[in-house]
Amino acid sequence: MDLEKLEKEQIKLALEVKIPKSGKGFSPNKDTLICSLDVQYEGDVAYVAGDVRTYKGKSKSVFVKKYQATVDYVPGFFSFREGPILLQFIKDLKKKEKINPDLFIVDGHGTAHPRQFGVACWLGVELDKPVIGVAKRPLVKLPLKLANEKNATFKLVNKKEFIGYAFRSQEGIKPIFVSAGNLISQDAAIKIIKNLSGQFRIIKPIRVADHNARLFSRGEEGTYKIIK
DNA sequence: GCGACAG
DNA sequence: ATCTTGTCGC
Repeated sequence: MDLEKLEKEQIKLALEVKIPKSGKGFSPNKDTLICSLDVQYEGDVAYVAGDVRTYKGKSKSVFVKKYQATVDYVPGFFSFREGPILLQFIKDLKKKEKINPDLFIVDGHGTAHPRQFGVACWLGVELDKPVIGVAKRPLVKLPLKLANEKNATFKLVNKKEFIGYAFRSQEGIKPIFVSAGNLISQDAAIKIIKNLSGQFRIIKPIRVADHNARLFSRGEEGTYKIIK
């Protein structure tokens, strides 16, 4: 694929991203249905898992399905590889399982991206729904003044733009990077991730999705349900 | 030119 | 993401 062409496409799509100001836009309630997604790869075979639960925590089970990736991974252009796979999974979840989540959480960045267009933005534009990106490493390197204590946050600002938060979910543990993808404010996004944060560095729903995608890819038993 | 680079 | 042994902690 031609990177210059992809970059133009990315910049064009980025114009469709809507990040509301603090206090505006999507706000969850206890019954908000959240789908948290993760993918394991075996070469270009993608094993997707989606953890579906309410904001309050009531689990609606974990769904999995296998797809074929058609685009290579290039840093900064991850959305073109994983985005279409996640989109297809979400369409299958709706069509075959009659599940239509209100909010999505993906493994990767939203606006905390050099052109403010991470995979959470791509998916958010395609779905026209709220999406949050949670990444384990920064893509835009910024000076980080983050307290060592649990629940410490630090605003990520790049070229005067507020692009997300670094968040330490456990004392003395490396932070995770939280950024809005679409139709949700940075503050609502970090608040939701804080509330979903449990005993580990990675929030529970993403951890559960990761675990089940791994089990599914290895053909091992799990609590997942395979979408036909 | 060289290294760095979400998953 | 993936390639990989032993080892530490719950």
